[in-house]
Amino acid sequence: VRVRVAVPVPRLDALTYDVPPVLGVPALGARVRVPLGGRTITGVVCAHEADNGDASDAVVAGAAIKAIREILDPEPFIPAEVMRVAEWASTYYLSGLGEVLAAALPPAARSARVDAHKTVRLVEITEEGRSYVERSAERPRLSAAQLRGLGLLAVSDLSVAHLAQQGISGAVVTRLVSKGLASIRLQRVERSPFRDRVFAGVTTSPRALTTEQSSVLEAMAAWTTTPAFRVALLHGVTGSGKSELYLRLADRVLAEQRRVLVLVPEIGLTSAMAELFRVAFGDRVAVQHSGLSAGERHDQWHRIRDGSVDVVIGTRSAVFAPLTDLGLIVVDEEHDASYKQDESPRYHGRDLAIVRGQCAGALVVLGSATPSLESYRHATTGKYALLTLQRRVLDRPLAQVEIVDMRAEYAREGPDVVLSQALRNGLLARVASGEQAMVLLNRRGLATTVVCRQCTATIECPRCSVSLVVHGGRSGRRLRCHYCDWSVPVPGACAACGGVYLELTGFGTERVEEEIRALLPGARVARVDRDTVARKGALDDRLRAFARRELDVLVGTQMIAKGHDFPAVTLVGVVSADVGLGVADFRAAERTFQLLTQVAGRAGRGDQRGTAIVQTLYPHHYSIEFACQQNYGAFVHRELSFRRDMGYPPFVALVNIVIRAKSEGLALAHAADLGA
DNA sequence: AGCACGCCGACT
DNA sequence: GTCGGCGTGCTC
Repeated sequence: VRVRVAVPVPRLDALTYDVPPVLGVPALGARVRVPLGGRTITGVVCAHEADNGDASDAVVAGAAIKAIREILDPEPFIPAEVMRVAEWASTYYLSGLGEVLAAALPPAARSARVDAHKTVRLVEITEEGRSYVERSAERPRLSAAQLRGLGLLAVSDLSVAHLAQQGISGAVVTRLVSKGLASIRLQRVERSPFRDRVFAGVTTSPRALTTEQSSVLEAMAAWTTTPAFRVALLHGVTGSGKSELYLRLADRVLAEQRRVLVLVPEIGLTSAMAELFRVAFGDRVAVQHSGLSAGERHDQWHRIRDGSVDVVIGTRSAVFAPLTDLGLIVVDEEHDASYKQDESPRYHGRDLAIVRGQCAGALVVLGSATPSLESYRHATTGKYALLTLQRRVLDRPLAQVEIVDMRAEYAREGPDVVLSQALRNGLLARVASGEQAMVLLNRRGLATTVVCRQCTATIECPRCSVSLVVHGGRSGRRLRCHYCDWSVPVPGACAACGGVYLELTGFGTERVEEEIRALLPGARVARVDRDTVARKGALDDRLRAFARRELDVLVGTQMIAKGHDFPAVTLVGVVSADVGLGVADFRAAERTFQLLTQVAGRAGRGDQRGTAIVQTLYPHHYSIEFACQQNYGAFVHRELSFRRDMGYPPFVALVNIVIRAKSEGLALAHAADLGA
């Protein structure tokens, strides 16, 4: 038998291997150990090849076909459905199948064989073999060892290892198999205990659904009663209770004996979502994301695969979770850019969720307060169903939003002002009355650039050609590249002209934190950005402390904008709403709109109405204006016409081609070749 | 990605 | 005269 094996090697297609009969036939989706070059690696069987000579010769030109060393799984390790999704991703995103599978598998499963379950090769006698034993006249063609082996097998099935102990070598077994007298079956040593599928129901519902929620729930539930593929875009304003709907819908799906997959954009959001589902469904909920240790992930994977899990919650890689009988896939915050993996395999979690839903015949629910233009367009052209939640739970009002024109602020207070008068007053008032505030600035550091006053040169990263950002720190101020993380102490003089007057311009979160501490002495202020939460768990610690009201003001980048409900927050300040509008990306306006809508939604989730103060240099930019009005419809209308005029998605598909080479000239040459 | 083969500097 | 630098290229 010959099989095609996907190996975790970039740019390598599936390879062809022989399977020695003594190993049995590996299932599609089973992991196998195969020789490659000088080493032995773990691959996944992705196809069986017909054994008739001509067909297979075409596949392997020249190379000698080697044999599989070992079969690690008696049954498919990767379910057939996941294999199909991986194959689709491999074709669509132009990466090797093995590479996609490597990204899909729990880390422990791809490196060595740190596997909880061991396999035995069980040899059993075939009917033909039994007739040989019974009708002794036809025996002469077998050797003494073969006869003895067949005799043993006639009594009971035996493992290859056991036969070896009895003096029947692997070679003898191979002969028996090739003569059709015996066959080999793979069996897991530790049988998973029989588990009947008890599907727990949602426990006491905390609050009745609104009529709007109910009708949306019933519409979606109707699509899950029979297995059928469908995509629904759930557009619900912030605070409209989307999570509650996911939960109830999941309950319906589980009642139909089908399973549920929930994707969230970031690791930090899995625990909150998982908690919600655990309360309802207990330990039949598993999480999958790259933040788990290899062991945890491995265990969860096996729990999912053997059917003891009904709900999986995780980040984009969880789209490959080995669930069977999927009835529902939820993609929460479907617009979020974190769903796109920006290293190979460059897949989009949301798009693969749809492919998976198609393979599984499941309902795919894309949820967002600010749907991506791609999804929205599909919903309005009828490709997806569109469901809308316009009202917030308990009819809580949306935050009152105040736009501060920073040009006027600079004119009045000078060019160094970071916090506008309105924001300063707001912060003072909240802290005085014991309420909480969040301040967002999507830029890290103390100052964004260093400029020489004498020659106006700026200091750039020697490798990346981007401005270095000033950061504070115990050992003094340093310049750091936000691209490659390279850093140097702030120099005393300009490298270009020797001038000693170096000016720090622009500001980031560190500076905002300083300003707030100065404004509110005695207030408990914490900063959350990539610099302060580098340590594992630091983000969670801070968010938790803030939720417990052990902090008054939280300053941070967009990390603080996502997820998490802080009912005591009544003020959200956005320091430079236009950061991000300046970047050369056709999605810049969309991203700005999404971020602002999201932060405005953070204010006033409790009983008190919230206020958002948005500082900007472009108070009339449509993404800022419409976000402040929480007017998604108007934004989309405007943005779609821009996209149409410019020939951008969702009206066209774009492919980003990156050419990398040792030298600029070489890269240019390659680019020219490609263009021709 | 590994790992080998392969052609030019600092050591016994 | 060898050990070893990592530059190119292949892996069923």
